[in-house]
Amino acid sequence: MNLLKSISGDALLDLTQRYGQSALGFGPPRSGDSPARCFPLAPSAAAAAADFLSARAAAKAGESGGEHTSDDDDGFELDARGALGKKPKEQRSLRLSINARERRRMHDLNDALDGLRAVIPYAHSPSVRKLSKIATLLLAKNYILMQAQALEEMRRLVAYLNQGQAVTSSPVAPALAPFGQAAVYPFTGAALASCAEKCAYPGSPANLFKHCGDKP
DNA sequence: TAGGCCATCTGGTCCT
DNA sequence: AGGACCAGATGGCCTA
Repeated sequence: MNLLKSISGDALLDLTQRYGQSALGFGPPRSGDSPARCFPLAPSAAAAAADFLSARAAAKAGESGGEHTSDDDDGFELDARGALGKKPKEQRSLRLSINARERRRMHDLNDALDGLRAVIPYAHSPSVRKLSKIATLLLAKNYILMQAQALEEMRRLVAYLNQGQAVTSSPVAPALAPFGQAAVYPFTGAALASCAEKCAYPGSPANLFKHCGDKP
C-alpha cells in the first residue's frame, strides 16, 4: 500500500474516488461476487460457459423476442420465415467460427489483463473484488510512472554518492558503482534500442512474445 | 431501480 | 480469402 501512496495523478485520484479503498485492496468483500467473477475461467471452461450462455441467450431471445441476436437466434429463422430467403449453411457456420474466434480473442485479452493485475500492487485476495479493466489500466499506468520516478531518484542518488566518492574516496561509493547509470536506468540509450529491436512487433501477436518469453 | 461492469454477437475495416 | 482488430448494441449480474 505504501507504493500506492506514491502513485499520484488524476487517474489514481479518480480510481480511489470511484472505487474507494476496495479498489486498492482495503475494501470489504462484495458478498454478491461469484467465484467465477473473482477467478476467471480457464479457456476451455470459458468456452463451455460461452456456449452455455449463447444457448441461454438464444433461448431467452426466442421467448422474449429481444433484438440481441445470437448463434441460435432469430437472424436465420427470420430469414427462413421472411422474404429475404434462407441464409446458406456455409454463412451460418462462418458466422459461428467468427464468433468463436472473437470470443477467443477477448479471452486472450482478459488473460493479459489478469497478468497485468498480477503484477500491479493491490491486494490479491479472493475476498477482494478484482480490479475492473479500466481500473487495471489506469493503475498500471500510474505504477509505471511511479517506478520511472523511483528510478530517476535512485539515479540521482547514485550520482550524488559517486560524486562524494570522487572527493572523499568513501568506501561506500565503489560498492554502488555497479549500480551506476546504465544499470539503474536500463531503458535508455543502447539498452532501450536493443530491447526495442529484440521485442520488435512485426505485425503478428504471436511474434510479440517471441523474445520476451512471457508466452509460448 | 439506476448505474457500473462485463461477455457476447455482429458488421465493418484493414492486413497478410 | 481468411484472420485480426475495432466499435456498437444488447442483455445479465451486481451494488448502492
